[in-house]
Amino acid sequence: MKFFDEGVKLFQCVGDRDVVTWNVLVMGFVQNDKFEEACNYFWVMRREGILPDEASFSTVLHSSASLAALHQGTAIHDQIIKLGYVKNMCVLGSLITMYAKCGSLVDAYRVFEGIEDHNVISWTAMISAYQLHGCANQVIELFEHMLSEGIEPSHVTFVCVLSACSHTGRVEEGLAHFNSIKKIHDMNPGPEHYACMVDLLGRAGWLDEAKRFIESMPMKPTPSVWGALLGACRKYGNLKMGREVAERLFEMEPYNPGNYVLLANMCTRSGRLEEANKVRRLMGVNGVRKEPGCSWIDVKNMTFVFTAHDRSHSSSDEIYKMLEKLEKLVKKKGYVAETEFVTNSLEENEEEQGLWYHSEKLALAFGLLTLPIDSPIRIKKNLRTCGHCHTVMKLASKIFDREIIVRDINRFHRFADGFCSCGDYW
DNA sequence: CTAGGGTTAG
Repeated sequence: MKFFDEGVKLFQCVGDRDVVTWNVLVMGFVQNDKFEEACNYFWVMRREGILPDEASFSTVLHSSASLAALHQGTAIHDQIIKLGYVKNMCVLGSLITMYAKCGSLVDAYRVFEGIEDHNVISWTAMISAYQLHGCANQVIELFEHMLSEGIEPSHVTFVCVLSACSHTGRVEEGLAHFNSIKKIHDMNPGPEHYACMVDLLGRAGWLDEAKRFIESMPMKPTPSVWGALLGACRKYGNLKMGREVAERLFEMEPYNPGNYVLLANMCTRSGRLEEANKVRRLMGVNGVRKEPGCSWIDVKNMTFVFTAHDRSHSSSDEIYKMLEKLEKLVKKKGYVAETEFVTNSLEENEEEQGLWYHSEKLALAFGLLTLPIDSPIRIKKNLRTCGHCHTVMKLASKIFDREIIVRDINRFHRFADGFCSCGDYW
């Protein structure tokens, strides 16, 4: 936002700031993805003795949700109860989302079931909460429940329902829901619904049908529509279509590193190392840099950050020893590393050994070393989790009999007893 | 001034 800084300056000039003035400031931070600042200013407002209203709470909960800051979100919830805003639908909707995005599905549901008079947003917030946690069956169940209560779904509801179908391979059902958008609910499907359908068909392996679906769109396909198809090409190793699709994406959004990474990895996987290098060079030419992968873990009220091959931590030696131990145990279980797993790595032909030092594994080792035996290991990551890490997390949950929860950029993975809640679809 | 998302310019 061009005028954001001006707005902040203006705020500083206002002598008599009431709650609305503060809300506008905090919302400005949220709209510019500055969630930490948003939260900080909320607390500054509190210290200045201003009582928050419904709007302040909805906004600050949105920030806590985006930061996955459960501790803070819970503190806000306490204040909401104290100040008596527990009937406001915006606040309740934000609470559901906050708990879901902070990893606590049970708390999200507790808020949801306490609501007397649901609207489409509270239903959708809970449906989306299930979707985020990979509970596709509950998504469909709640959606049907919502319809039976006579609530009209929204565009957003359909995004969740179609994604759930996609993640569980329910092609027919997804198509039926998609058609119902127009036929039954008298709405026009938007590009986001087409993106879901392309994903649905593509994941099921129907690449040509997915492409035809795009061609049938009554509007210009957005990058996420093509992105869904590119993901499918990667999954099925269709380099020919993948190239074409990636070309379009490079034109539409030359600054999105994800597309380059996907194509480069597809090339590597089909043994075309030279072409993979070419894609990496193109990325450099276009001035794009991949965001480095990075993982966080909270131990005793402290946040520890790891990057791949990180040796900066004071107990680095123990961490690496722990990883070696993990590697031995995992291999004893018969796991053979598949280097083509390097989904979001850009390293040139990364060797197997390199995979073992991805940031989330370092965080895992640190968690295993420092957290009490009965507490879940909660890790946050800034990118999509890679296939190697995903497999190792599953095995580690079984080997160490630990619950491991990883929140990647898109969703939660809850690993327990050798399985992941995402059902290996992510 | 506020909530749900795979939105977001012909």
